[in-house]
Amino acid sequence: MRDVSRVAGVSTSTVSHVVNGTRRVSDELRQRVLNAVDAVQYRQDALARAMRMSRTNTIGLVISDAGDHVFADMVRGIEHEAREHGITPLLANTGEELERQQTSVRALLSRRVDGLLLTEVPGTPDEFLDELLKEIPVVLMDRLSTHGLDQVGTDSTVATRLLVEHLVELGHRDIAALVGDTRVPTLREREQGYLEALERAGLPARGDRVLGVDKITTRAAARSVVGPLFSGSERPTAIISASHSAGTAGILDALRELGLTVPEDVALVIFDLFQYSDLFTPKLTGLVQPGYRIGQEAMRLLLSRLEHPDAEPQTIRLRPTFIHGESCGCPPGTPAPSGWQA
Amino acid sequence: MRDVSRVAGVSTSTVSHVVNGTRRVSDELRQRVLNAVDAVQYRQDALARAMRMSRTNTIGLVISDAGDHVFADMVRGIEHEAREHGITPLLANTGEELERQQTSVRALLSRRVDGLLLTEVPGTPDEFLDELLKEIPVVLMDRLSTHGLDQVGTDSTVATRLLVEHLVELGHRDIAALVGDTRVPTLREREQGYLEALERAGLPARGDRVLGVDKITTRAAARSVVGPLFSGSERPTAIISASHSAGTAGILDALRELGLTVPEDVALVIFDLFQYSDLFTPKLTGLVQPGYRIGQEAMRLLLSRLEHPDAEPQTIRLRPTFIHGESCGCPPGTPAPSGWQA
DNA sequence: CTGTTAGCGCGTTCAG
DNA sequence: CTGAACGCGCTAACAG
Repeated sequence: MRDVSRVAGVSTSTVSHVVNGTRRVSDELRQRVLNAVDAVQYRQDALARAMRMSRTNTIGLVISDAGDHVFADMVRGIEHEAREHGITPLLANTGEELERQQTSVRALLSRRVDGLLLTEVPGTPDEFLDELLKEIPVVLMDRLSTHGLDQVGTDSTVATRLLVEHLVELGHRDIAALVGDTRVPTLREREQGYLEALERAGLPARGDRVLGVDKITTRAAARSVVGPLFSGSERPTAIISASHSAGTAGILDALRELGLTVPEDVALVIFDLFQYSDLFTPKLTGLVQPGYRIGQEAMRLLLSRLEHPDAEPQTIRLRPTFIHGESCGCPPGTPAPSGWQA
Repeated sequence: MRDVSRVAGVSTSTVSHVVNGTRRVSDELRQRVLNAVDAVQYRQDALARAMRMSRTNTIGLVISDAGDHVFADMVRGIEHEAREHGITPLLANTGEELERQQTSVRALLSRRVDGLLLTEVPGTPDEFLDELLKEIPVVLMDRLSTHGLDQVGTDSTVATRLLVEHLVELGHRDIAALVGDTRVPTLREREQGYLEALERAGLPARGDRVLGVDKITTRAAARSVVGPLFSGSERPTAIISASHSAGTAGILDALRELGLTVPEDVALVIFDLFQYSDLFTPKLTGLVQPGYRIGQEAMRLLLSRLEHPDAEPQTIRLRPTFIHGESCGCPPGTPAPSGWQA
């Protein structure tokens, strides 16, 4: 910057004002400065600027698993929205570990990010978030809290209910659910949606039909818990995979192992469909989560929070997309059931 | 920091030295300082530190599509390795657009990242990288250059050759290849591997068997180019999907549409297998790319480059993993062919 | 073993 | 409309 000021024969102050357009500068001087900027290949130093402005134009992005397709989509949405506003995301992956979440957040605070986009690790104590909010604006993604704060996620309860009701309409009376780790809010919501659907249909909620109150995070674990349920004589006629894609894989493993075919022997619907699920035989029926839009909206929420620190906190719920395959038992090309228009 | 020094009754210099362990401090003073740090909830300011040290402990991570599963894995590997060294990645997604690459890199330089991990957008002019290297250490990932610089990617040529040779061993004489956008170095290498395999087998290399010298980046595009090739009377008996997962999906679409079954009518092997490809019917045969390790090694390379700026540039080639399904025509459970031991 | 001081590169008063 | 001087929080060099 000093170089620029020397070449242009002005003070650094003028250079600053020209570059940022922050006060009127005579046309002649401005031109001289701009030429000098070009000549010297000058580029603002974001560090010095951040220091002086006490605003870094960075945000912390804390997710639990950058490998999961939903999170990957979220990251894309966030990055896009951030870049349009000159904001750079600093990335931290917790791998679902509390300790890594702790150290990552600490590191990000130390780097003075302007805000935090966070997907909490299951089992995070409430105080963690409370303390955090005192220091810095936070927007929760995917896994939502019951506290009043900015957050955006999938409308899981209703979506799951509609999905199960589709099975009910097809005549199923004994429907199992793989829900996974219910410490994760999203998964708890899905379990609730499942239960609501049964209740509305006047069907009994049998505890042995709900799989995975324990941690089920791997494909093998899902398989080992689904197998026994379907090997008995009185087996469910349908199942909803309400955890994550690994869970779905485990279900398919278990059914294949037992020689049960989908949908003839067991109907299957899936909350978290993965890519190319229409290439399966049979095509899978289920929901695609709005990962990209979750990321986008979360970033927007954070930006407006930065501008209006005292605005009312918002919770945004996004609807997933229904993909009608054949694993539910419907013939190919059947349109989406009612309730999925919006 | 001044607060700490006042509470502890020492100079800021001493505080600094205690916190960083950068020179001997008497036990008593150290204790006083540490207590004060706790009392004041002091946390180092990474910005001021970076300014003074002219080292930010951040790196720029520039990838083309955070949604692709290989890149997502790479990001995981990078983040893990970075965090272990107290380094935070700043994320930029180019979406395969030259302009976004340009502005993203500029922004990262402005933030004074210590180094850059880069996957170049197809069609990037050579000078871009040349200019960049003058300013900052760069490690290329996945898409490698022929210039001598630090880079890590998949050993595509050999891997593709072995894959095609597997088809040859199974008796195929007319093998097609979907290669996609050959401006991408990786894809050009795969094409080369395909051609080498044909040559070694003494088979003719027919131009009409190589699909996608033009840009083929979508599922629909792949399908529309594969269809015609297999609808003629003299159709290939096998095909290798050598572009990306969308290409594979397009191939499957096209074959399905024509009523051709895999592997009876057409054998299929895939360079870039996606998740759960063993749940397909038939199970898909092909390679899983070492995304996580690519990221990890790239980060390591960058770190050692930062320590030894004048060391010899390294190129690291990682072997993909062979997954033996049934889409190649082999019966279930056939072990990997020779050449895949390492 | 410890304290004092200068300056990293900027943006912003304040005085001209 | 312009320029000189200050300080953001920290560390390195030097002085004690």
